[in-house]
Amino acid sequence: MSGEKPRQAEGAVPSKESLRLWLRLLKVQRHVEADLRERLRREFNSTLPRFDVMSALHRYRDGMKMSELSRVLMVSNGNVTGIVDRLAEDGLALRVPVPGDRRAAMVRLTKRGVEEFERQAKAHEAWVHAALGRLGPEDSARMTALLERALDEGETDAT
Amino acid sequence: MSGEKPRQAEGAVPSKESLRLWLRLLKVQRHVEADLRERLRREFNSTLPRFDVMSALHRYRDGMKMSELSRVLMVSNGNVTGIVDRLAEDGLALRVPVPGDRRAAMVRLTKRGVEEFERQAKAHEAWVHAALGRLGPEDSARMTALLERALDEGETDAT
DNA sequence: CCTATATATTTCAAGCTTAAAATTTTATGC
DNA sequence: GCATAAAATTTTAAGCTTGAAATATATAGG
Repeated sequence: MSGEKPRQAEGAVPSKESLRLWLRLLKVQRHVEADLRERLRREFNSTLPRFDVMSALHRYRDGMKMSELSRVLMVSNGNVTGIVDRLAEDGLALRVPVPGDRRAAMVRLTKRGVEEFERQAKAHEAWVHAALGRLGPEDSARMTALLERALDEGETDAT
Repeated sequence: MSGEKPRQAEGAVPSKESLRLWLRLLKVQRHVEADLRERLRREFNSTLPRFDVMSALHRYRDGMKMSELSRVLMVSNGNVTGIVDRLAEDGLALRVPVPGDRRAAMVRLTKRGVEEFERQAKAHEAWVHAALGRLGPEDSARMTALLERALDEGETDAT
């Protein structure tokens, strides 16, 4: 089992350091997310999940399959179904049949969806900056880099 | 140094830098959280919200009022009600009447709750370290510090 | 007292989220 | 061709989450 090895400095158990990091990360994330959620609700009568879906659809302008949407957003399949349903009800998104595969459907933003998203995205960017901007560009870039390093893990992506 | 003013380098709009940071932060957070959620479910047949509540109750061993729990965890009042209900059903938590105020109730972990939480917390810490440990202690501490700086904002806390 | 206001909590309706099961369609092996 | 597996999506049941309304109790002001 244990033996000699990298005997850790007293009081500085590595996993404790990771735990501290995780708790801080979570706190900042919740803080910012709560702020964004409330503003999105009050100013656009919308929600974060809706914004996320619209954001993905705006990036992939030609449309995405439900499964792609699910993968990109890291949420379950069934979840996406409901959100897209509601966006479609509101005339912001649209399901387009895929020729040659009657199982799948391409989801796209409608014209109104694009316009509405761009309006929201502009505000969203400002809100995020208001929430995190105090870090300054250097520290922000530094932290972004650290976060990317933290993520290089199960990244067996082949693109 | 640079030449004139803080005139931003072309293509480097400050709010874009904040946005990049936010998106990376969110990605890491979701990654780790998805991992923790699944393990908690598979190994302890529990959930993250339950773990969070138990964690708070473990820290404040004498019990907390529902409203305190809600504030500490940054979730809504009504939310806490349901989670504590289920913990109570499972014999892990307990509502104790507050003498002198019949509106309020102290929530506490039961003996079983304490034991169960400590078992889970041990695993949880290891999981977090597995997810974030690749950063190493220095970078972890660096990032924790940056996160704390990002949070010093509406912090008018007086402790 | 008694009314008004504040506090602590729960209830409610709507939406989000997941994992698992069910459905429908496509691809593959024989 | 036909059974069987794989893939895309939806449905389902349970739990999480919120903001707002409802309850119940406590605290003041008059």
